[in-house]
Amino acid sequence: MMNNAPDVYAQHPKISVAVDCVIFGYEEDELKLLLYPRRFEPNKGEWSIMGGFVRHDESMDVTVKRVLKQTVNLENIYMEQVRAYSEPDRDPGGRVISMAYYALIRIDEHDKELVDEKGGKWWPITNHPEMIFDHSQMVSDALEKLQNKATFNLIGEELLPKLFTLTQLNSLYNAIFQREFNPGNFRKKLATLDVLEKLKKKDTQSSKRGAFFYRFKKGKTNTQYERIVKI
Amino acid sequence: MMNNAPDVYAQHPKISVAVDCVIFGYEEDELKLLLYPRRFEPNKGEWSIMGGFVRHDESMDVTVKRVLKQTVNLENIYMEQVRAYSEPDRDPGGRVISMAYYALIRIDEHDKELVDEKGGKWWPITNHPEMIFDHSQMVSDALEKLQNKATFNLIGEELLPKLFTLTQLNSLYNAIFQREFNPGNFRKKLATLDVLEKLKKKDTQSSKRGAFFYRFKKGKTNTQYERIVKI
DNA sequence: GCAAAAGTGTTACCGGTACACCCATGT
DNA sequence: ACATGGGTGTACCGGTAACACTTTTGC
Repeated sequence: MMNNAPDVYAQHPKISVAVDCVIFGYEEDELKLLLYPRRFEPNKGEWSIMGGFVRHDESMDVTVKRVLKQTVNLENIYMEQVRAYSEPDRDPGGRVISMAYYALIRIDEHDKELVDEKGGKWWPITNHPEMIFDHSQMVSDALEKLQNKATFNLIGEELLPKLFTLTQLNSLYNAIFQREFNPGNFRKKLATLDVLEKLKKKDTQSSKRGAFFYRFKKGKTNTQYERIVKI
Repeated sequence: MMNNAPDVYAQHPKISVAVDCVIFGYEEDELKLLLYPRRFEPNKGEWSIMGGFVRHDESMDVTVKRVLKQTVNLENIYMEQVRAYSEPDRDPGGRVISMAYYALIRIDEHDKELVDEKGGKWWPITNHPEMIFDHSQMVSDALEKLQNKATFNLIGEELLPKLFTLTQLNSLYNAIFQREFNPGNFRKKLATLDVLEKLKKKDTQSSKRGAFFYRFKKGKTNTQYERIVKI
C-alpha cells in the first residue's frame, strides 16, 4: 500500500494480527469479565474474549477502541496492553498473532442489549469457564497486570459509579486481589493519597448510619505513583 | 498457508510483523545498549536497535532468538517483551507492527567481530544517539521494564560475570537505576534474599583487602518475588 | 436496646535509611 | 603508617498490621 519502490519490506511474510480484549467490570462485590460464545469455526460456540483484526489504517489501540464500541457501545475506555501471543499454532484456524489488552468499564453504563444480542455473558473472575486457544492465559495475565496497576495507582474510577463510598472501594480492592484488606487500615492509606474528594452526601443503601460519598479528584486520575497495597 | 476451506480468516488484512530488540550489556560500571546503523532506506545509516521480521513458522520469541544468534552469536539469552508499537505510519517504509523486546547479555561473551562487521556499537544508556522511528521510545520503555524487573527480582546473573563481588552487583544496580544505592544497606538487603552463594575465593583486582566472590544459587534464578529496592 | 456498618485510635513491630565505625592489605 | 575499598553495627524513623473501640441510625 505504501510501497512505491523495489522494497526490502515487500519480501517479508505478512501475518494476520488481532487484538483480544479482556473486559473487566465490577458488580455485586465481584470482579467480572465479559465472555462471548465464538461465532464461527473452529471451536464455534466455545467461550472466548472479544477480539478483532487490526486493519491497515489502525493502530492496535484504535482496533481495541473499535471493538469496544461494537461490543459494549462505550468510548473513552481505560485500557492497557497485556502482551502478545504469537505461537504459530495457537489458533487452529490459521496463523494469527494476537495482542491481548484489558479494559475497565462500568457494568451499569454498558449496552446490555447489544451484549445479549451477541450472547455475551459476565462471569466472576473467580468462576469462569474454560476458553478457546490461549484465552484463559490471556485472562490470567490480564488480571496480573490489573493487580500490578492497582498496586501503584488507585483504580476504581473506571469500575465504580461516579460517586462511591470507601467501603465500596475497599470491596473492589478485595475483589481484584482476592483477599480481604483491613477496612480501617485501607481507609487510612487512602487518606494519605490525596486523590479522593469527600462529599457531603451520604449513601444510606447499605447501612443505617450511612457512608459518605467520595469521588476522584479531577486531574489526579492515573497520575499517582503511590504504593497502595503491599505485594 | 494453513487455510484449507472458505475461511473467515482469509478476508482479514495481513501485516508485516517485526520484533525489535534492545540489547543491554554491562561494562565499565555502565549499562550499555547495542545499536546498529540501518542498512537500507528509508533512514539508511541512522542508528537503530536490531530487529527482524517474524516468519510464518516462528513465534516472536523464536524470532528474537534467531536475531540474537545472528547479531551477537549467543543462545539461551534472557529476554522479555516490552510492548507493541503499531501506529500505521510509524515506519515510513511500510506498514509494520513491531514488538519490542529487551535482552540481557554479558558483553564479554558476545561475538565482537560479528558486531563490528555489521557496524554495531555499544552506547551507554546515559548517552546514546537519537534513533530511527520510535526506537528511542522503545529503549526508554525497555529500560523502565528492566528497572521494574530489577525491583522484584535480583538480576545480574545475565549481565555480570559468573563470579562477581557484592560491590560489582551494587554498581550494576546503580547503573540500572541511575542513582547510588548505599553500599552497606544494599549488601544487608542482599543477605536477606537467599539467592547468592558466597565463595572462598577473593577478587583482588580492585582492592588490597580483596572482596569475596559470589555467584547465583542454582534454581533461585528468576524465581524471587522479593522487593530489592524501593521505588 | 441492639444489631450492623461506618469510622477512629492505639500500639507493636519491621524494614529502610543514614552514618559511624572497624577490617585487611599493598605500597 | 596510611590510603583504599570491603564489610559490620547501631540508632532513628515511618509505614503497616492487628485490633479494640466509638459513632450513628433503623428496627
